[in-house]
Amino acid sequence: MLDLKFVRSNIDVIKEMIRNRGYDLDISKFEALDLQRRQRLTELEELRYRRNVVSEQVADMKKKKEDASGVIAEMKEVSSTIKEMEKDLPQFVEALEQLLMFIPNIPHESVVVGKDEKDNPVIRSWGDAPKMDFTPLPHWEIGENLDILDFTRAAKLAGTRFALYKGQGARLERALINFMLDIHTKEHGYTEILPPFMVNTASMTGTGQLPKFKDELFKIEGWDFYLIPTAEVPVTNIYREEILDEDVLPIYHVAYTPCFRSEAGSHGKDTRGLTRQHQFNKVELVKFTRPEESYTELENLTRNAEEILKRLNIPYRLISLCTGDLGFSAAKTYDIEVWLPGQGLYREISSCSNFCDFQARRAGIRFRPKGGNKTELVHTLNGSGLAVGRTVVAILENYQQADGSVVIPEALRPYMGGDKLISKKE
RNA sequence: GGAGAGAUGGCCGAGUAGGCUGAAGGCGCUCGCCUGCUAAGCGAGUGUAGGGCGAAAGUUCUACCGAGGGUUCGAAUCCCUCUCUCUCCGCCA
Repeated sequence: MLDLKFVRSNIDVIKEMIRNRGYDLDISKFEALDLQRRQRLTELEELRYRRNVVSEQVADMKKKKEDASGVIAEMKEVSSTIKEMEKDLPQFVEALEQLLMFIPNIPHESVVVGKDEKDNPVIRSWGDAPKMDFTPLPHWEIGENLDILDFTRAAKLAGTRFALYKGQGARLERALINFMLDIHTKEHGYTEILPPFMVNTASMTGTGQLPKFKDELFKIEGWDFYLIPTAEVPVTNIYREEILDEDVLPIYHVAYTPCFRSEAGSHGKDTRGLTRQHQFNKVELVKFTRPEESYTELENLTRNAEEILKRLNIPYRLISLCTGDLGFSAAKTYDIEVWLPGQGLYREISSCSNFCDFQARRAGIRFRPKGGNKTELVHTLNGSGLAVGRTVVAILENYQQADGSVVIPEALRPYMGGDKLISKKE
C-alpha cells in the first residue's frame, strides 16, 4: 500500500506508473473521494470538540449544584448527530482504502519499462549446460523411470497438481531443505524460523495476498485460516504492528515451509511434473532493513540464493523483471532461472524482491531511528532460497545420464548418506 | 470441553462508587550539565494515527488504555459479544 498523502499529491506519477505496469486501474475517483472523506471528518471532529467542551461545563455546573438539564438536552441532539456521522464515515474511509489497496508499488528507477517477460533484461549468467550425448528426458520421465516420483498415485490421493515422492526422491527433497537451511543460517547469517503453515486474514492482508489475490489461496472452511502460499506471509507478519529498535536491523530470517497455491489462473499450464503444484516446499529468505540499505540488501539476498545453485553446480541466469512483469507489491525483482535440458528451457527457481515500505506500511512494521523519535517504516525484502521442488527438477534434468540414473551433486552427498548416484533398483 | 484471572504508552507498572488521566511512578531513549576515563549523579524532553493552519520549525483539534457494539451530556473506568494470554481440572498427538 502506498502512502495516502503521497498519492494525493502525486496523482499523475501514479497514473503513469499504472500505465507502465500495464494495469487497468481507474483512480479518477480518488481525489473526489479523498476530499469528501476529509470534509466529513472535519465536520465530525468539530462536533466532537463541542461535545467535549460542553461535557466539561456540565461537570462544572454539577459541582456547583447548578441546573444543567438544558445543556444536557441540547447535547443529546449533538450526540445523536455524532453517532449518525460515525456510522456514515467508514464507508468513505473504506472506499478510499479499497482504492489505495489496489494501487501497485512504484517500480525503482532502475527497472526497465517493458510490456511482458520478453522485455526482461538478463543481468548475468552462470555455469555451462552439461554435455550430453543422448537425448535428455524431462524430469517427470526420469523420476517415474527411477520410481522416485509417482504422479498417478498422487492424483488418486489428492488430485492433479500433486506429487508423491518415494525413496531416494523423498530423501533428495529433504536433503535439499537441510542443505539450503544450513548454508543460509551458518554462512549467510540468517536466523531460522519455523512458522505456522496457516495464518489469519489480518496476516494475509498485511503482506498483500488479500484482498487482491484471494483466488490464489486455499481457505479452511469454517475457520479464519488460510494455507500459506509462501513463507513470506508468516515470516513478514512476525513484526506486524510493531515498532522495532533500530539496533535490531537488519533482520535476516530463513524459513522452510510447504506452500499452497490454487493456481487458479494457470489451468492447463505446466500440467506435467513437479513444476506447478498445489503444494510445494520452499526455503524462503526474508529481510527487514533500514530504508537506505534495502537495495544493497536486495543484491546480497539475490547472491545468497544464487550461491545454492553454484554449490549444486546448476547453470542459471539472472533476469530483472520489467515494469510490465513486476509483481504488484514489488519495487524491484530479480528472477533466477535454471537451465532445464530435459525441457530445453529456463525455468524460474527463485524470485527476489524489494518491496521498500509498501508491505511495511500495510503491515505496520516500523522502527525508531536512533536519536530521532519519529518512527519510520522498515523496508521488507524476500526471495526464494530456493524453491525445493524445482531444484529437484533441475538436478534430475541436469545430472541425468544415458542409462537413466542421476548423479547426486557433490555438495549434496553428505545429506544423502554419502550416496553418489540415484539409480533404478533391480 | 469445564472453572477462574487478566489484556493500559518502546518496556515494566499505577489507575473502578464514570467528569482537565493521553494517562502517576519506574526503566529505556534523546539533549544539556557534571566527573581525568568508566560507572554514578543533576536538569529538560520523549506515544501512535488522522484532520485544520503554516514554506518550514511548529501549532491546534479529533481518535486510540486487546477488538467490536451498548448505556450516558460525558467511559480506561458500567453492560454485552469476540479474540488472545495465564492458572487449575478433563481429554489428546
